[in-house]
Amino acid sequence: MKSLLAAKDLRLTPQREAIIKILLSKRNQHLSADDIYLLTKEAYPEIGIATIYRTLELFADLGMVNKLEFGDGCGRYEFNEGQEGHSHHHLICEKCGAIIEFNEDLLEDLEEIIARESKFKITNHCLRFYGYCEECQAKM
Amino acid sequence: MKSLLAAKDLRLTPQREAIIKILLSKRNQHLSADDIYLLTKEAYPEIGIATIYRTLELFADLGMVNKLEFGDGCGRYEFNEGQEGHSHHHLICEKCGAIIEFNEDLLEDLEEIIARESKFKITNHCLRFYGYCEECQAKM
DNA sequence: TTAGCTGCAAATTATTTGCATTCCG
DNA sequence: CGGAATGCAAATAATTTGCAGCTAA
Repeated sequence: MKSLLAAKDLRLTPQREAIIKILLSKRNQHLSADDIYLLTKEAYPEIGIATIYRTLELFADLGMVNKLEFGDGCGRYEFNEGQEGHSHHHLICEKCGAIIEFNEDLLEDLEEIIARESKFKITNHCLRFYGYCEECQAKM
Repeated sequence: MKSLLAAKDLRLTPQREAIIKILLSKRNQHLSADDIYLLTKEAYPEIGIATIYRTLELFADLGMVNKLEFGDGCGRYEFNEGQEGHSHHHLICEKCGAIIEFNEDLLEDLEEIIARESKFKITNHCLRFYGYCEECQAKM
């Protein structure tokens, strides 16, 4: 990732490193900017929230990070695994808010059909299922 | 929809009617709360933005309206067509921001697999493809 | 009549921006 | 050294809330 930055005359500052570490240590989670701010503060107390936002935007542009929105009023970020790796997908419980990931990638065919019909050049997709998780079903 | 409201002791006020009309007249668009506010104001100038938000949330709870987020910093709303009607999906151009709908519903099988494996009770889903529309491809 | 609604203004929350200062390469 | 990057505080923007007055059923 250092090379990703260097390629555009960007710098690897301690703040950026700290943020990367947090993101790496919380893989498979969906952190809000504020979550990341608080966590990063532990290792680097002087950091400001603006730096968090600026850094996350930068990382997202570089493809190192994915920004997600689950409709809870704030953006959520995660480290972007596998470069080309088609994004994993999410199961969201509408009762307790649990977010579970899964990795089936059965969308290729559908993607091809859509691309052909719409003449879109598709670069990515986002698939989510909403419903009730096992536990919440039990409680109902 | 009057009955939907009545069933919960809710009222069909002129404000709510005005908002429904706007939503109906702008099917297949994805209006922000502010868009809806400005449009509704034309027919009902005294309306306040808070009423717009409260009404949209209510309608979404009742299933009359879908709230969407496209990552542009604000929620977007659309009239919910076909009750059971599995939501249509979106193609989003990352260059010009165009949002195109399509209605293939080839997700049933996938949904079933996911439901079985995860023990989730799936009630809805959201599928989006990101990429470049025909026009933007031409310009590149 | 009376609970549900409304408009307004003030309060929140998430995110962005301006700027003087600091620091990586 | 010089442009990038940072922290801070102030500015935006979207959405929510409190409340006193209004109104649909």
